[in-house]
Amino acid sequence: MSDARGLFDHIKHGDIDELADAIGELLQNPITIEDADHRLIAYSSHGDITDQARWSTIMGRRVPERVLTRLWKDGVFQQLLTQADPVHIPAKDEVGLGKRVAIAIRRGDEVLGYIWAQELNRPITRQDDETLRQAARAAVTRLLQRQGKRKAEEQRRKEFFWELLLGNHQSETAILQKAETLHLELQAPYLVCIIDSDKSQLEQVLYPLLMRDRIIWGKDGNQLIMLLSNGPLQPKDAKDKNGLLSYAESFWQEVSDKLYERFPDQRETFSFGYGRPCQAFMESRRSYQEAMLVLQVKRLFPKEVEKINGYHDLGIYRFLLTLKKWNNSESYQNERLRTLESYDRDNQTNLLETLETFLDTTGKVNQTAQSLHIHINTLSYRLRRIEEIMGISLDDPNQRTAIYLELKLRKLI
Amino acid sequence: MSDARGLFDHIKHGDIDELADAIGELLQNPITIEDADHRLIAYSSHGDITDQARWSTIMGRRVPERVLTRLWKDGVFQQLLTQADPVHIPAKDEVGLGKRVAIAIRRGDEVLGYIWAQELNRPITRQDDETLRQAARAAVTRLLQRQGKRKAEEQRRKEFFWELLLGNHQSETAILQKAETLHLELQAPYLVCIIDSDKSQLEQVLYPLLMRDRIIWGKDGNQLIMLLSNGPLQPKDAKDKNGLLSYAESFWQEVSDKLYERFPDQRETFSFGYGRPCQAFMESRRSYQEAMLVLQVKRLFPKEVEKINGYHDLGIYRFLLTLKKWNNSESYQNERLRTLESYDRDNQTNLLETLETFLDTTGKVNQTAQSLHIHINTLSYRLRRIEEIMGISLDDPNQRTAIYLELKLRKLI
DNA sequence: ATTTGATTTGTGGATTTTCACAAATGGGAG
DNA sequence: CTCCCATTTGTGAAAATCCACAAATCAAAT
Repeated sequence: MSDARGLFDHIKHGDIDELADAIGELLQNPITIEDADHRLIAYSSHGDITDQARWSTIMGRRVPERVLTRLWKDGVFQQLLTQADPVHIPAKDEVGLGKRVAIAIRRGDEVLGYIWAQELNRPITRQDDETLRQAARAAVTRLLQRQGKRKAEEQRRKEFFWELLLGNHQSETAILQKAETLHLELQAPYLVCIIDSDKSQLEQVLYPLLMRDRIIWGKDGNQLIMLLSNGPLQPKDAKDKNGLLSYAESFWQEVSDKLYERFPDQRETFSFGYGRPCQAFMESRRSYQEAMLVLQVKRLFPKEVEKINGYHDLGIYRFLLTLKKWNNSESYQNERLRTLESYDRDNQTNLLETLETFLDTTGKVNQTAQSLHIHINTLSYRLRRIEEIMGISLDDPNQRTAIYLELKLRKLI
Repeated sequence: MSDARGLFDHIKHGDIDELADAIGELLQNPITIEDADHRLIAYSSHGDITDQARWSTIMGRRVPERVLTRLWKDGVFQQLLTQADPVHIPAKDEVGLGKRVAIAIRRGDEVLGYIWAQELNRPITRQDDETLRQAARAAVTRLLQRQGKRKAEEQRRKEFFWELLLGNHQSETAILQKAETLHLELQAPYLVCIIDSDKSQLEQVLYPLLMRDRIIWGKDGNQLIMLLSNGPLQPKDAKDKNGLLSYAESFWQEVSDKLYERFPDQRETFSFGYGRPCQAFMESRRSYQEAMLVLQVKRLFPKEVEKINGYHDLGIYRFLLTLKKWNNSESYQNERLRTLESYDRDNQTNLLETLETFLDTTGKVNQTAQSLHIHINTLSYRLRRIEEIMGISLDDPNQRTAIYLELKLRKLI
């Protein structure tokens, strides 16, 4: 096969689309070239009938998510990433993928992209492997160029993303303009959400999800930060915002499932939080900080906010830290709770725990008694004692609310 | 009576006690000299049997409060303040006051003090009036001297008082030393309380109360500010603090009664607030600011904190202003309450009011229904709707508490 | 050892809450 | 006008709460 040397030399200076056409002609089959992120770069244009997967890829300028997921699951990418030779892939009808052959375009250890050859007109055999190897080699320079441009743009995007989150922007129109030049599609309403974990490189696991339309993301240490959008706002009514909130929840559901699949033993080491929805892009700072607060609260009150991901759902935990700081600055301590606590200490009783349980069930004596494993009359006696010792009435909503808050505040150091 | 001129000239340079003795000898009766604040200055020392009022005055170095109150009520002081002649006062046995004659010591319009002559050994007649007039004249210079000293000290006390409240003090011992030099008896535990009104000169009405032992007071505009103490701390247990709190309440009760007596139609124009008890005198700043906060909250939530005077009793209102500020700085609004509000607007319903009433009764459906004049099932239906529309469960103590707080927060502009 | 006082548990009955279901009301859209 | 839908009121039964009173338990003090 020494005559194969220089097979694609004649298009050395041509467009990468010409390369695709040239390979297609040699193999007599439809060709697709993608970059490392599975974005479409070029495709042969013979108008052949093609399969669903290729069609979607060309139309969406990107390989569909379910196809990617499937190929990862089947280990195809693992092969492509580790070997220099073409990989022959059987048809996967469920995802609309016909039989094909793929090869990674690589320089050294780095994978720059892929060439896909669908087996439509004739089978692709071992004899064609060398053709594909040469094609991959011929694509390298062009992908490198492209990657250079992409990397620069990626860098600028990254900077823009952090400007958005840290709120260094001057005006809304300035943001929109800049986004345009960076080919970023900003869509309102949106919100900022964060996935927090002790794993680095988490984005690799979640790649298919992150690559979705309408997600703009970045990372900071072990945190993945995302701008999530539901699609453009229908000017119907405010329900769209709720839609966005439930979209965030279902997104976390998907992420969570994927993570559980990958790390079956440690679902609890991942944490998710998101801020309130925004209309304008100058608000992203707020939403980001809200998401951060959610994560902070989750670290401080793991049990209490276990099922809460959204800032809007934090309830009292939204401002508990603020309150704590203020109390500290005023060196305030609730005298009554202290009294009750020292009573407990002196008399080996559990009145404080009783009180908290009572308040945690919004005053349902039945539930409280059950949860404490005591007789209901014991509870009623204790509640009477608590009222006596603290000198308050548990029927007073003001005192009751205050006590509830201060009980929770006590858990902060 | 021209020979009476110079009656007391021989003791011109003597002690004021000599003057009292000289008058006593002339009138053959016990004499007492007081300053304008009814503090004892001098008394004749013949060891005569005397009445309860004089005995208490000498022992306490000050006229007892109930005697003062009675004399004000009977118009005796009004006479003394307006006329230069002696006033003959019948016995008032209920307050232990025997029959006596009094004259004001005055320079121009200003009253510097009083001379009291009890009618014990012989009646005091109109013939003695000139003696008393001369005695009063003879006392002027001595009282002026005394007043001069007192005024200077009063000024320094005033400064010290505000240093205490504004917290400019370096150390606890420095405070105690300074208090000592100013003849101020600081006693712990104590607290700072404030009477607020739209009346100026309120201290005149409350003079007897303010002149009590253990009250150190000052004024700022229409506010009377007081350091209140229960007496020295018995090192028994923490109950002393509660004692101080209830002392503050009973003090307000007395003040309130007195004010109601004087201004029967406008009890509501007076307001009272006090901070938490202090042990150290460096804490007075805190207690003062707490008292101020109570008054501020009372202006903002007149109904809600109507019966609350103590900072420790404020409940959620203790930090509601802080929260409001924080919410504003975060430009936060509870989306759910807004949703409910706009539902009310669109459908002419009262769900927001229903919700608030429900929370104001700590979730007692009976009371809520009664207070809203609706059927209990109507209430239960509304509550279900509220949960649907807001997307929360009223059984969740976290959400419930948060909503309660934010409902109250809404009332701040 | 006895007493005292605080705490827990038990019993029973009046009252309140909860829930399901049905009927009446009343306003707005077709 | 009727129909539809949200709201209000009514009825009844099961469950939960509240209250008063009594008995049992237990630890600390005398």
